Amino acid sequence: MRASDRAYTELLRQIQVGALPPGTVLGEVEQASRLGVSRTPLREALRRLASDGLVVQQSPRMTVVSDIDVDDIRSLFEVRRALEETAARLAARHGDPAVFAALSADFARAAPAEGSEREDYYALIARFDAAVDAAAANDYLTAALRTVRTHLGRVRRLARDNPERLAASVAEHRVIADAIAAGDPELAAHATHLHLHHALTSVLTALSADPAPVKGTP
Amino acid sequence: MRASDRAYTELLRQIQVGALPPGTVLGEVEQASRLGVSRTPLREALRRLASDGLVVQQSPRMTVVSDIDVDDIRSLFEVRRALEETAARLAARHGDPAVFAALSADFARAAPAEGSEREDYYALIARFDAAVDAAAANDYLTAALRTVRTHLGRVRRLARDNPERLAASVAEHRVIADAIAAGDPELAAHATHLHLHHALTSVLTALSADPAPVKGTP
DNA sequence: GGGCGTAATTCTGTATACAGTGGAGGGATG
DNA sequence: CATCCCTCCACTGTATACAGAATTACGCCC
Repeated sequence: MRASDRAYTELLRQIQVGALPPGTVLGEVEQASRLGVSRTPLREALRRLASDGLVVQQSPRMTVVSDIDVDDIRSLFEVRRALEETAARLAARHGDPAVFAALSADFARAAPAEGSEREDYYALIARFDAAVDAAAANDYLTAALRTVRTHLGRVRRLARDNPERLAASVAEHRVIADAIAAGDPELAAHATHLHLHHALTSVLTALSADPAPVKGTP
Repeated sequence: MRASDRAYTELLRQIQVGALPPGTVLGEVEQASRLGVSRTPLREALRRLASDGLVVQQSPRMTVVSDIDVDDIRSLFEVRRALEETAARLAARHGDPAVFAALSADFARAAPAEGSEREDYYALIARFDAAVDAAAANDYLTAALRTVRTHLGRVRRLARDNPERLAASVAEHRVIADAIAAGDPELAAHATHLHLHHALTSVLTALSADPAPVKGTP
């Protein structure tokens, strides 16, 4: 694996996990020595992160981890809705019903109430997303959704889903999978709309319950 | 201006114009010497182009200008429709009516039948897009649309609009601007849908009329 | 004559050296 | 004591040197 890829993956992970909170200044020499790579591959990693929107160049000498607030989350979900509804429509039109029927069965079996099965459930969602992308067969759409999902990783950490929300999410995904399997584009799109609406509501209530995570206050 | 920015801008322009047709192999040393920069900034430019999807790394030693065929154009317009309809809805909700009323008046004055006014008209469209982006006030949406529009530059070159299409495009844009000025989100979204449908149809007919531009046949 | 193996060349990936610029800190002056 | 200017330091941007890998060409053997 290339050093630039390692630096990108590691920085991405640390930003998503919160080890590098918003506002953190990412100096090239500092991060390069910290990650054990040279400045050249680290610069490439920083440019990729900037292209994703995870870091911003405030001045030519200050690249910082980008902030993400409640308004950003709303904006992100607006784009997400536009793209995922389109993906659901395309998947319903072109997808293989058997694949999504099987996914629906997997969702039916999923019971993410247990803590250990939470990761399994997120993996199942990732499989579902991959199946939708494959069925939509639109590289531009997949690329745009990849960026959105990258940011979503940060949101998921900010607002940890509670068990009730996870159970509801299972049911919502199952409805979407069934709609795609049935080849009903509008049903799939509207089920996606509902799912994202509930997901956003859950995130916003979780964030308003918790005090907003502050970064540098002593 | 940084050398990496110059390299990126120049390569982007040459790809969009067609000076670097799809399939062209972009060797680092060759392009670096050709553009008069070193390999380091050129590598950054190449990575940005790859992030945009304009070049692909077929193998670690072959980065080529990505191909774009009729199916790609259809896919691109699917994503474009999803994003621009959303942008139109948001602009109708949050935008300043005066701004879009003024733009509507500008479209009313525009008469791109003359060859010299073609560039002026494209500039007016760019202004309109910028106004929609500003009114939508959604950075994620703007970023996603930026990528789409980058690819659209190539399509526009492949299928040169004829005067009738340009005149129709003026009228369509004016309808969208009026809908946004009136604060009617659904009308703005549907007008955008119609506009993109006609634009895609025009592109596809133009491409089926012209034989598909072949690259390496002697 | 064809196929396989080896060697050489070339290209990428990485590290480091160098230059320029911006900022911060300290000293001097009003 | 505050403010302004000058100097120095640090950090980015760029170029180049070096190592490793892959591809290609050439030669030998079958």
